[in-house]
Amino acid sequence: MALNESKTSADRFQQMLDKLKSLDFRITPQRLAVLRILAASEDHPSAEQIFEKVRIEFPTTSLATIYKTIVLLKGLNEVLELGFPDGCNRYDGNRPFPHPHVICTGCGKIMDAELKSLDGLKEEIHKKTGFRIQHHRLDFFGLCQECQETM
Amino acid sequence: MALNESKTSADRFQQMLDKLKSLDFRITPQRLAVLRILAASEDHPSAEQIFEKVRIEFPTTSLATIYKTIVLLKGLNEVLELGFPDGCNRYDGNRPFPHPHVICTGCGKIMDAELKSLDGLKEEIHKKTGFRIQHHRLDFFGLCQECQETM
DNA sequence: TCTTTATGGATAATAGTTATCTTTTAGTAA
DNA sequence: TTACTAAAAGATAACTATTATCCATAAAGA
Ligand SMILES: [Mn+2]
Ligand SMILES: [Mn+2]
Ligand SMILES: [Zn+2]
Ligand SMILES: [Zn+2]
Repeated sequence: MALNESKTSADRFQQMLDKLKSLDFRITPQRLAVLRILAASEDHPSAEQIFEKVRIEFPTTSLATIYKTIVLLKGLNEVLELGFPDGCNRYDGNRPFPHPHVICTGCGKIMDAELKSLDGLKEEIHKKTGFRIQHHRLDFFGLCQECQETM
Repeated sequence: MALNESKTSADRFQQMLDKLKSLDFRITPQRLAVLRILAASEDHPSAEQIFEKVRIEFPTTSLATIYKTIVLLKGLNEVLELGFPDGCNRYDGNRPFPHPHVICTGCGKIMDAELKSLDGLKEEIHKKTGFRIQHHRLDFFGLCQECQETM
């Protein structure tokens, strides 16, 4: 399989679990639940949304546990955080590396986007600015097809 | 002058002032100070940094006034807000339209970057997703040349 | 100068996230 | 299986950039 290609939910779950085990982090039911949700989600859920799903299975779970698990996975590069200044941050557990997103300003939907012509930009930036680029963030804001019809 | 080309500080100041006057907003000393600072700055200052500069001239100025002026200018598309989830937002009064930035993860410096190959991306995204794109945000994170030498 | 009302100044409120502290439990070895 | 211990969970306080509120002030026009 090519690098950065999308994997199945089960693949990603196992990948994250293996990473935790290999680094001797404890495997708790709460962590497993967060891992399952992140691996399965396609819609870039918020911490609150993850929290609500975990609570269905484990009603005593604390929101702090969700945040602590997210911080842990971020540090292991197993989840991509899409931070927003207003409103809440969103998370991508399927593709935990920088990639373009399209964000609907109507309904808040966030989708992945492929862009072939993005590859050369890092090098172009390095040559012009001298920066050693570590990562990037590319968001397109607009109206999704559903919101175009209703607005 | 070509569209989106950089203007002198005086040009931008006058442009913002004309916009406020044409819409019958009141011209106050505090607003003039914020306009001057935004028009002259090349370093994407934070609200706090603008506040400190305004206070040199008008020591009784409130931070709320800075924020209210920024909100006003944002609504008139006369300043570009670079929102960050952690830490404070930064503002560009010289180029109040979306454009790429390089951000130093060492010292926090934010610089403008030119990218010719960015032009076609919006159309490519529209064709693939059906979104009607309104604006975008492109950030490259890395180490500036100074920070590369000291880290 | 007078009047009107937008704006300034001071401060309270907001909200997502993080820190703190106590209790519980996962992992391990006897 | 049981006991031990460090790590993680749960509850809640703290944090902080920004926004809202409210009254005082002053810009703009007559
Ligand atoms: Mn994504
Ligand atoms: Mn800029
Ligand atoms: Zn939508
Ligand atoms: Zn730097």
